[in-house]
Amino acid sequence: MYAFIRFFEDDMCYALPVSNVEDFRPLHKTDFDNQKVYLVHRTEENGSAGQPCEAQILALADTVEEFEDSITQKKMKIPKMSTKNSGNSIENNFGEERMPLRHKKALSQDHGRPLSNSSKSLAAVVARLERNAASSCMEGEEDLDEDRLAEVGEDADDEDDDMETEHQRHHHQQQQQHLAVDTDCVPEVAAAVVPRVLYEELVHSYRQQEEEMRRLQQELERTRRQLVQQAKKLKEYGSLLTEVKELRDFNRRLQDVLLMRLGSEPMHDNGTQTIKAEVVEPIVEAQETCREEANTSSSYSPSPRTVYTCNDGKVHLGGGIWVEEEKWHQLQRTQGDSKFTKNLAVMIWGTETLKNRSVTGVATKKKKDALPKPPLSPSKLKIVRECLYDRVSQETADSAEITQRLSKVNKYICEKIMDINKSIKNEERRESKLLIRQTVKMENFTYDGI
DNA sequence: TCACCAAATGCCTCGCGCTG
DNA sequence: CAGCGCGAGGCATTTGGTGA
Repeated sequence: MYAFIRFFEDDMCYALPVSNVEDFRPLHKTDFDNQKVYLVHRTEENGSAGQPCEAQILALADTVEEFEDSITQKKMKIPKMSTKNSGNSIENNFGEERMPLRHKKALSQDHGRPLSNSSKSLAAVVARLERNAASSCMEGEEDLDEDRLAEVGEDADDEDDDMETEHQRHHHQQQQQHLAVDTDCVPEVAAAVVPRVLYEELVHSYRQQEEEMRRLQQELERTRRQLVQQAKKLKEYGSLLTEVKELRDFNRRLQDVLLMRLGSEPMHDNGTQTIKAEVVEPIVEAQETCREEANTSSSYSPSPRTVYTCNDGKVHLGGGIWVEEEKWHQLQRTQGDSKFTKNLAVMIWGTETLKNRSVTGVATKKKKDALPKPPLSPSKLKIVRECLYDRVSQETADSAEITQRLSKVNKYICEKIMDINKSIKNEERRESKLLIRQTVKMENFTYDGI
């Protein structure tokens, strides 16, 4: 007769001959107390040699195969042991019920011989594995039921995500480790040894892990997108900062210009002192210098003006506007505010831009339903005014005259725009006239030919 | 061809007087 | 005193003409 025994010391289950149990002579299969603590020898080696261990008898049978039948038919129930009997709090779990399958395999190979170390370690591995699997939600007396196994996963799903993730990760890691040990112990029988229930559970866990992986990947992707957006915002913020800095600079300069017009001292140091220095510069001398420079174009170098930065053959007028140095020098030599303003406008915007723009963006009142043309950039207009101011202030210190001359900037630019459009219209007229002439010639030729 | 000027048009702002 | 109407002046735009 064989007894299905669970050892308290390591919570391992074995199918052993009843002769291994001390003072135990059962008459029939129910002749045992599952709440009683028996002393059982783990092996038959050397008879009953070795120290007996405290154990619980779960079942009796004539053959080991009967244990397997009991388990597969879900007949065997494993009672919960009270601490008073064993001194340890022992909870039953699936592992205990599945043990016979392992032992059955091992025993069937050895046919009743003492369990080998490898099969023992295999059993230990599976026991640990299944304890982990069941510990999350299983307690007390439970039948071995595959439906219940499925509930393990479902119950776990109901739990908090983080807890679930952590638990599953831990669980899976342990399972993987145990599997590795399992394979190392009995490499040739590893595949055959893994029970179907365990296999399904592992598959289930694997799928859960895959699900978790997908979730983490999605989260990673989301985080990456957020990072990209943050980077974009940072970039925009940087450009805005630059713009604000420029605007501040413009504002300072404008304030100083206005204050100078009112006859006050400029408040700011940067750039404005230069403007003031230019104001007091002798006009005749400046003109003579220009003339001299024009005559000796090869060695032409304009008097340095700190308000305009020269770099790489270009002159910075402010506000990020750069013009070619040579053109700028030519512009300095032009006579009259009107020409100066118009040429400067062409340098800054170009004729292509100017022909489709108006100074302020106001539609003409002469034509009804006239569509307004887009205005010129106010900041660039301001630069034009400042350039003209620099020029005018070299010629006169009379603030009234300066104001009066500066007030014509819009008018000059407007005129330039009209002149450009006039030229385009004239060109179109000439082309159409030419076309008409050619057509007439062709017609005459045709008639003459006929 | 281009710079410059004059005239015309229509909208907007401001000042002034009137009224309740 | 607030609200309203009216006229003057300014401004932007367009067109047409003139002269270098």
